[in-house]
Amino acid sequence: MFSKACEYGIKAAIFIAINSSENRRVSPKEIAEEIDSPQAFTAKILQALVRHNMIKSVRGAQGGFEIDKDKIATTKLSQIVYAIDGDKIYNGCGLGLHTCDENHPCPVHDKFKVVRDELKDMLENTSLEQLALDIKSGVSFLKV
Amino acid sequence: MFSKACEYGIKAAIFIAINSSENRRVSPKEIAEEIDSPQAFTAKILQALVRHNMIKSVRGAQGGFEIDKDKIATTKLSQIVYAIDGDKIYNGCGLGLHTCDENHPCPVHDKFKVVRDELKDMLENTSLEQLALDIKSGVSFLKV
DNA sequence: TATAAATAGGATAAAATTATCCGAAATAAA
DNA sequence: TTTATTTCGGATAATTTTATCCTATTTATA
Repeated sequence: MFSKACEYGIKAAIFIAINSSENRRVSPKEIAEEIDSPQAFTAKILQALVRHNMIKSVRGAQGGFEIDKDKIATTKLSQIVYAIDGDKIYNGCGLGLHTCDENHPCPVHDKFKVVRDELKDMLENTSLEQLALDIKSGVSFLKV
Repeated sequence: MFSKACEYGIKAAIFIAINSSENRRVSPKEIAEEIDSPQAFTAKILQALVRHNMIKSVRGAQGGFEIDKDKIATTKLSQIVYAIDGDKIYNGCGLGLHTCDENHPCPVHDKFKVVRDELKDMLENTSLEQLALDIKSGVSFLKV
């Protein structure tokens, strides 16, 4: 469904959110350990999130990644997915047609649309904050 | 969402169904043209569908691919997807955790489950016949 | 100011997916 | 029985995705 890059990006963002809510910056090393991902690859994805203004990075000693506290509540999964995978998850045709819309639908256009709209809805209505809270309270997990 | 292989497989199966309903066998060449896919790659995917008993192939002169008429109605998209992509679309964790279930859920487990169940439902309840009829009547399209 | 600690980013490698090519095997028809 | 046709299947290649490595740059602090 999502690319590996996207999976790592989402989990990393949640972990950063958890730590920023407690005023702690985290390094790619720590992040990769906590979300069980390849460190250098994860660092690259973090760079993309920084470029898209989802998170902030601070270089140099005592540096690391953090996220503004107000952004923890307002940032939605959809934004992270978009920053990493682009909009293909929304806009691509389920069967790969170049043009696929109401006027020229692929065989599964209508049925597919229902599922995708639900996915879109889910991503647009799920904030980092919600996900971070569940991890903090031990309800959900970032690895294993 | 689906792999290219799966997209080609679904479209090829629909095209074969259309033609088999009119007692015509079709070649990989014809199929690839009609669904706008790479021919040799498509042929490989067709082989997989043959091995999984979704379609039949007849070698030699006047040979080609066909599908039993009764199978056109009973074959569901889910079977084609499973034959090509396996069950990862159903069973994989949305964030790539090795273990992700009610007892040890990833951060999006519940929300993701809703979407995936809907996808599963859609695939399990859509037959080749329905899709082929829409193509025949010009309501939907296999390429462009 | 020098040093150590961090992220940034380019180059490269590995793995998976997508795609092509070609000879072998099977089959219908001449 | 020979020939032409057609799928099968292995080898290989191209592309994309995933992953690693190394150096440059930035920054806190001693």
